[in-house]
Amino acid sequence: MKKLLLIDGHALIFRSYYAFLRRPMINSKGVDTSILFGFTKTLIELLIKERPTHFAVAFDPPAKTFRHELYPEYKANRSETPELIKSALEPLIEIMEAISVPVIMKSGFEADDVIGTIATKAAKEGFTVYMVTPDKDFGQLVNDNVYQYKPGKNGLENELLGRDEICEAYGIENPLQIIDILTIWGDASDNIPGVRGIGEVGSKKLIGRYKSVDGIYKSLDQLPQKQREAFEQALEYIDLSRRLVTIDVNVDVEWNEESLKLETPNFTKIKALFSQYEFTSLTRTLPQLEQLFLLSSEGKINVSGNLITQPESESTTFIKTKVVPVDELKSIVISNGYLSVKISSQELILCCEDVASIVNINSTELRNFKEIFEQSSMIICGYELKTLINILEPIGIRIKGYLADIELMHYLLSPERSHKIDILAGTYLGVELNRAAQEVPKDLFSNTADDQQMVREIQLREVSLLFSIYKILKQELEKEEITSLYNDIEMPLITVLADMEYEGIKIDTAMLEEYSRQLTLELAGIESNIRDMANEPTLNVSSPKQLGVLLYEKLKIVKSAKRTSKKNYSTDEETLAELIDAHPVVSQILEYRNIKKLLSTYIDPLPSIISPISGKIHTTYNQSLTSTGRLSSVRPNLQNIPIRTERGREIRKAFVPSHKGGVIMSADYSQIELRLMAHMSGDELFITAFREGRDIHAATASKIFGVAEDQLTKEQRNRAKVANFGIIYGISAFGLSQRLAIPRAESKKLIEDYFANYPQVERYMNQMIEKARVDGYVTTLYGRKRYLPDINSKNPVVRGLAERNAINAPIQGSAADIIKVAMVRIAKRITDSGLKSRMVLQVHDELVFDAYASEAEELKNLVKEEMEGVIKLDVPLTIECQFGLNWLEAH
DNA sequence: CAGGCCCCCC
DNA sequence: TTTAGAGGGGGCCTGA
Repeated sequence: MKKLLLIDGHALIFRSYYAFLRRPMINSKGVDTSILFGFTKTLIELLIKERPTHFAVAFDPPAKTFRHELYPEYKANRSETPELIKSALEPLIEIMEAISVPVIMKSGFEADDVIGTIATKAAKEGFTVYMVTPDKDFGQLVNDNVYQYKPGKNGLENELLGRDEICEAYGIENPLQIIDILTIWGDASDNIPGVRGIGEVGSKKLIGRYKSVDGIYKSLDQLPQKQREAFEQALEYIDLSRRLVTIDVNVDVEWNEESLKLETPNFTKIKALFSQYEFTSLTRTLPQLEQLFLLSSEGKINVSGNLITQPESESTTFIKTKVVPVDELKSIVISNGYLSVKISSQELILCCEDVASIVNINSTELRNFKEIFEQSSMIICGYELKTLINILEPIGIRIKGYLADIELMHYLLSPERSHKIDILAGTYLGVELNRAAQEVPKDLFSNTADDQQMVREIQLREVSLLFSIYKILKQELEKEEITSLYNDIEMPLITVLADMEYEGIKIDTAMLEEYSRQLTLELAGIESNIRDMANEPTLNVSSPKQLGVLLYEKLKIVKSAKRTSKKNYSTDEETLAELIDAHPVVSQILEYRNIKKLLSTYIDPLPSIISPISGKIHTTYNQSLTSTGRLSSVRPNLQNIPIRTERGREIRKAFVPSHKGGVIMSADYSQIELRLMAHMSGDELFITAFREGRDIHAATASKIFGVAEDQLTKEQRNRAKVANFGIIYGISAFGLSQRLAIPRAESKKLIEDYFANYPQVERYMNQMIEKARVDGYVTTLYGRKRYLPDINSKNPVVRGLAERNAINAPIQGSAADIIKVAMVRIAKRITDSGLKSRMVLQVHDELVFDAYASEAEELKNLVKEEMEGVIKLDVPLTIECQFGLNWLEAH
C-alpha cells in the first residue's frame, strides 16, 4: 500500500514552539533546541509509527512579507515571527536532509496550498494520505483517503481525523463549510477588524444557523445589533478573507511520485546531529527506525544483538584504561596525588592516570585505601561524592582530602544545565561519551559476557575522564571568581550533608500509626458521603478527571467551568473553594483531599521508609539541583512537612529526639529574605525598621496606608505582608490582586504606594533587571550566579518570568548561601567542642537539632552565634531558637 | 511509566 | 497558541 505523510512545516514549528514555551529545552551550550527537538521528535515518531512509503515537508517561502505580495489588499500587520522560529529553520532542514525527507518550498505559495495540492493528487493516485496541519485547514480536502492528525499539546495524538470526524467536530454537514467558518474567524480575521470579536465559537454558531457567510449577509437584520454592525463593517474584507483561508488544491507543483519516496536515512549523520544538539532521548529511538529500513536495504546496516556494527568515524581515540590490582593502583595514586572514583551499584571504580581497580563496596580491599582517602593533600575526584562519603563513613574512613565533585562544581558554573557526565565530557573535552552508551543494548541487565564487557568499558572510559574535566572546571570557577563559593561553602557542605543524612532523625512510629488509623476511618466516612451525594457508588474521589465530570457535567454546579492548561476541568483547591456554596459535596471533596494528602504523602509512607539498621529516617539532600542555590530533599522530602493547618501540624509531633531525655532544637532565621532585600536595596526606611526590631509587616502597613502602627487593622497588616512577599518574588499587580482577592486597580495602587515609600526597593529591582540584561546573569552576596538568557526575550510571558527571577534569585540565593555557611561552621563547632548533639535537618531558613538536654544551653549559644554571625549586613540577622520534645513543640 | 495535577513546605 | 499570569521545591495518582 502506498502511504504518503505530509507535513505543514510551519504549523509544526509553531506547535513545537508553543509546546516548549514554558519549559524550553536548553542544551549544555545554552542553545534553545525546543523547536528542533519538538519537530524532529514528531518526524521520527511518525516514521516509526506510520511507516509511510512517501513523505514530504512543505514550508512557507522565507520572506515574511510574502502574503502582502500575494494579496495586494492584505493589510494585516501580523506579529513578527519569533527569532527562535526563524533561527530554527536552517538546522531543521539539515536534520531533514539527514533523514532524507523531501522538503518543498515553493515561492509564491503557502505551504498549506502546496500540501493540499499534493494530497489531492496523491489521493487520486490511490495513496492513503496522512497530514500534519492545523485542523481548520483540513475539512476542505474532500477526499476519503485523506486523514489529519489531531494535534495534542506536546505533539500529535493518536487520533486521526477524516472527513466525517472533521464535520462532527465542527458541527457541520459539509466540510466545505469550514471555509466559511474560517472566513470570519481564522487567521484572516486579522484583516477583518469588525468581526474579530466573534471568535471561533461565534462563527461556528452563525454558520450552523445560516449555513454560509452569504447566508449571514442575507439575514443581517436578524442579527443582534453589535454583530450586524461588525459584519457590515467587514463586508469589504470578506472576499479577501475567504481567499486567504481557502486551500488552493491546484497549485502548480510537479507531481512526481518517485521524488517523494522515502530513502534510507543517513544514520551516521543523524547521530552526529542528535549528539550535537544533545537529543539523547531521541537517539534511543533510532534503533527502531534502523530496524525499519533494515528490511529494504540489504546488508547496509547489520544488526546483531541490537548493536550496530556499521563502522563509525571515531573522532577521538581513547587510551584504554587498564584494570590492575589495588596495590599497583595505590602507588600510582600516591605519586600523582589524586584519585578518581566512580560509584556503581555495588562497587567503586577507582582510577588514576591510565589504570583502574574495581573494588566491591563491602570488601576489605576498600579499607586498603583508607590512608589515601585520609591523606589531606589528596584530591578525590568524582561525581556525587556525598554518596561516596556515605559509603566510606560506616567502614571508618573519613575523607580528609580535597573533594573535587564535578557535578557540584558544574552546578556552580551553570545551575540550570545538565551536569551529566556525558554532557560535560562533550562540552569540556569534546569526547562523545554517550555515543558509547548508545551502543549498549537497552537491557543493561542482560547477562551476556559481551554486554557486561561493554558496560565495563564505558564505566572505565568515564572514570578516566573525571580528572581532566575537574581540571577544566577548576579553571572555570577561577575565571568566574567563584572558587571560594566552592572551596569554602559547597565543598565543606558535602560532608556536613552526608553526616546529616547518615545521622537521620527518629520517628515516633506508634504515634503515626495511631493517627493513621484515626484519619483513615474519617476518610472512609467522607468518601462514602461523597459517593452518596453524587449517587456514584464507584466514584474515585482521587481522580480529578472523574471529579470534573461529576461537578461540571452531572451536577452542573456552575455555568462555565474553569479549565486547566490541558483544557480539563479544574478541580484544584482554589477553584473548589469558590464553589463551596454551590453544592454540599464540594466541601466534602476538599475535606477528603486534605486528609488524603496527609495520609498518602506523609503519615503512611514515613514509617515504611525507616531504616531497619538505624531505626531512623534518612533523607537525601540534593545539593546541585535548584536554580537559586537552595537544597532540596527527597525520599522522604523533609522540607515540606505540614505546619500551617492543625491537622497537618500533628505530623511534626512524630519527629522526636533519638535518645531518652533528649530534646529537639529548632533555630530559624527571622525574615531573612526581607532583611536581605533591605540590605541589598539599601532602603533606609526598611533598614531602620529592622534595626529598631519592629514588626516589619506592621511597619510597612503603617507607611503605605499612612496609619499609626497601633491603629492598624489586621487586614491592613496582612495586605502589607502579602505585598512584602510579592516584592521578593517580583511583584505584578495581577498576582497581588489574586492573592489578596482585591480588584486590580486597588492592587496597583498598593504597589504604587509601596514604591513611593520604599523608593530604593524599586530602584534595586530595576537594577537587577538591568544587570541581567547587560551581563546575562545576576549574583548573590557570595557570587553564586543565575543566568537569565530569557531576559531579552520578545515573548512578554517568558521575559516577565526572567525579570522576576532577576529580582528573586539574588535574594533567595543569598539566603541559601548564608545558611550554608552557618551549617558548615556549626558542624565544625559541634565537632571541635565534642558535643554529642547533632544537626539533623535543614529547611531553607531553619536548622533542626537532635540535642542532649545537658548540652542545650551550649548548643543554643553556639548555633545562635554562628547563624547570626555569618555575615555583617546593614540590618541585623536574627534567629529564633526553641526547644521541645518534638519538632512541633520546638517550632 | 510519564505527565498532569495537586498541595505540602520555605 | 488562546492559558495563566509571584519565586523555589516534591509526591501522588491516573490511565495508557
